[in-house]
Amino acid sequence: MATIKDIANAAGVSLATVSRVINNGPKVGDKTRERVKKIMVEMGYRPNANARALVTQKSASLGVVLAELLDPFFATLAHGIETVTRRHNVQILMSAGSIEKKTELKAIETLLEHRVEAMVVHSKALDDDTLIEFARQVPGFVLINRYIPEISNRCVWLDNVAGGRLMAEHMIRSGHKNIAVISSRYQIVDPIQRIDGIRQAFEEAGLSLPESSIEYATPDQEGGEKAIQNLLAKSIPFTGVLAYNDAMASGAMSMLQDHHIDIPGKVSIIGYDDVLLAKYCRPKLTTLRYPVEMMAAKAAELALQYASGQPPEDGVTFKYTPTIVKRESVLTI
Amino acid sequence: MATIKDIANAAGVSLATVSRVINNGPKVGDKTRERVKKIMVEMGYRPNANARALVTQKSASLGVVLAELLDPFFATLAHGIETVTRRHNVQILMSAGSIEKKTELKAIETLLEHRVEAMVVHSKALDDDTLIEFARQVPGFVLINRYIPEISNRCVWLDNVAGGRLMAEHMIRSGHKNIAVISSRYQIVDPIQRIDGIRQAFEEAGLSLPESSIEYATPDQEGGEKAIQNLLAKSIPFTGVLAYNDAMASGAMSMLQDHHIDIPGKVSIIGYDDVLLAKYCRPKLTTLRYPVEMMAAKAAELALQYASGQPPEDGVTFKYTPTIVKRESVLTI
DNA sequence: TTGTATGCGTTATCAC
DNA sequence: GTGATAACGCATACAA
Repeated sequence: MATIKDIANAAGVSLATVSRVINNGPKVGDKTRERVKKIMVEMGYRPNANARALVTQKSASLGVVLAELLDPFFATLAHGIETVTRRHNVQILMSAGSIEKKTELKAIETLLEHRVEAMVVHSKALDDDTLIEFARQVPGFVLINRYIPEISNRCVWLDNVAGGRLMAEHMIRSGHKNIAVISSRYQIVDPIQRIDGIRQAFEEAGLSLPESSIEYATPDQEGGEKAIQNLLAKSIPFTGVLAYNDAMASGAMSMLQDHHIDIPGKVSIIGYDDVLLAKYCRPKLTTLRYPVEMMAAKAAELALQYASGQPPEDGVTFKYTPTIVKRESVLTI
Repeated sequence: MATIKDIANAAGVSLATVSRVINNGPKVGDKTRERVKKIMVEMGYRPNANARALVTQKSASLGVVLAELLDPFFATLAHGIETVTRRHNVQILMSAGSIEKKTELKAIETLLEHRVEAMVVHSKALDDDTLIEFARQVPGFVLINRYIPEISNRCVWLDNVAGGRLMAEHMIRSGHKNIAVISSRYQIVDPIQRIDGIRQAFEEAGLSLPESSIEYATPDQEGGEKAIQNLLAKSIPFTGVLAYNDAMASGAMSMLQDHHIDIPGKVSIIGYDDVLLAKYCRPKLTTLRYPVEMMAAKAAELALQYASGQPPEDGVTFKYTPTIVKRESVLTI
């Protein structure tokens, strides 16, 4: 591949001049500039991003660490980031971390080796200290969907406790008393906080939430099916189900319908995330809107700001709150 | 950030020695090796991937160009690629190209500037010649979901004509005669080929497919809704619908159900892709299995092979064929 | 076994 | 306006 040197030779000028026309440098004669440009396209010149990154000490690229591309939730997240990197002419370096300590660490470190200047990280497996240390090292390090007090200005997160409360309150206000919960089996902070919120709402309503009414499974449709099966198997009586996310809710609905249990006639159900699925399953799913895309865009924006040395004013915080989206899966009794 | 030089100074050895221990080079004394290693972790040394790429002329990264991360189809594709890059310890550089000539071109060129050695490209907007030229320039250039005869050994693609035939044949064999088609409004090759296949099956069955029975819309759920609305508005009689993809099928089902038209009682429908959606909508969608993930993995594998100078034997080709997945959305009449 | 020197493709700082 | 030239961080051929 042609280098700047080849161009210089071909054009009969020096490296420096070529470099200037590439970067629209100021002091170049109009005719030399044209000539060099012409030769560049002729020879199919393409600047070498690696060399450039090496000398300028910046990479014009943003690293992304997320758990699992297959999950529509993460796909949405990635999309949110993509909208801003595109606007800023920044490349995305993507690493998947599958919610395992080792893999997440590896993902971040690889990105660091590439000297990305900004980084949006979705980490659930790594502990606070490790992440704080990374934040210290990398100016453009931003966490998404996680809150760590020590680096609160680097966190873009959702208030999951509020979310849990919200869904429980809606179910209770709709007249339900026997309410089951299907949650994620991954003992990360999200499901725990959501259940905390649910518990708060239950207590205020004078209800209790026994452990037997909570089923844990993988946070996908299959997990939703399994969780409902277990609930049915245990003969737990319930007219309401609070799901960890829309995928689980959809799996649960699917399974209930296979058992000819009408939704919302016999059982009401509330999801979480408001991914596309929620709108297109039958009955349409009542759920919590999780503004992932907006949050992801914010996180990318933020990472780029920090990287360029223009951090937002001190004391700002990036907490988002879910809202309820009422559709058809909850019956008022 | 600490460089190889810092380590050398701290350890009292030369650059070369440090470089050797980093790359597990052969001729290093055991105790110096240990000492250097220790210092490296102490100082938190991280090799600079840019510098390394510059000198070795290889980047250990694979570029990916796809249309739209939000689409579950592409998310699956990305996931397929990710499984193999992870195994090969290769970074993913991701660019979205949104089916526009300019954007797709830009995406590829940015990747090229980063000197990725391998590249999996999903391009629908660029013309054959442009892509052939790229393939000539980049050894590890592989196309996915597109077939160009001149570079057939760089194409991993699905036989869309066969797919179209297959879905039409199944619908016809189930006794349907009035069959409508909802297709993608993007005039890329895929929808055209699928309709070609459908036409072939129709002709063989002595049926015809008037243009009025085909509706074009965006290839998503919303498009599916609109397409069905138009069909209903035009009072086209149909008992069967062939959809461009599962998303459109799902939108169509949704809209039909809103009009209290029973599926498959009144209208049968067949999708395309077999994304998760198909399994979880109600009724479960009969559709064509599109082995995207497998194909994406193959494409990544292939790109890496070509890049490392070990191309598969000549004359091989990577055509995949869709198969039908019978579920609940088709009624035999 | 270890060290020295050179170059990868750029940008940037000087001179001219 | 233009041209040498020194970095950037690393790998490697060649010396020692």
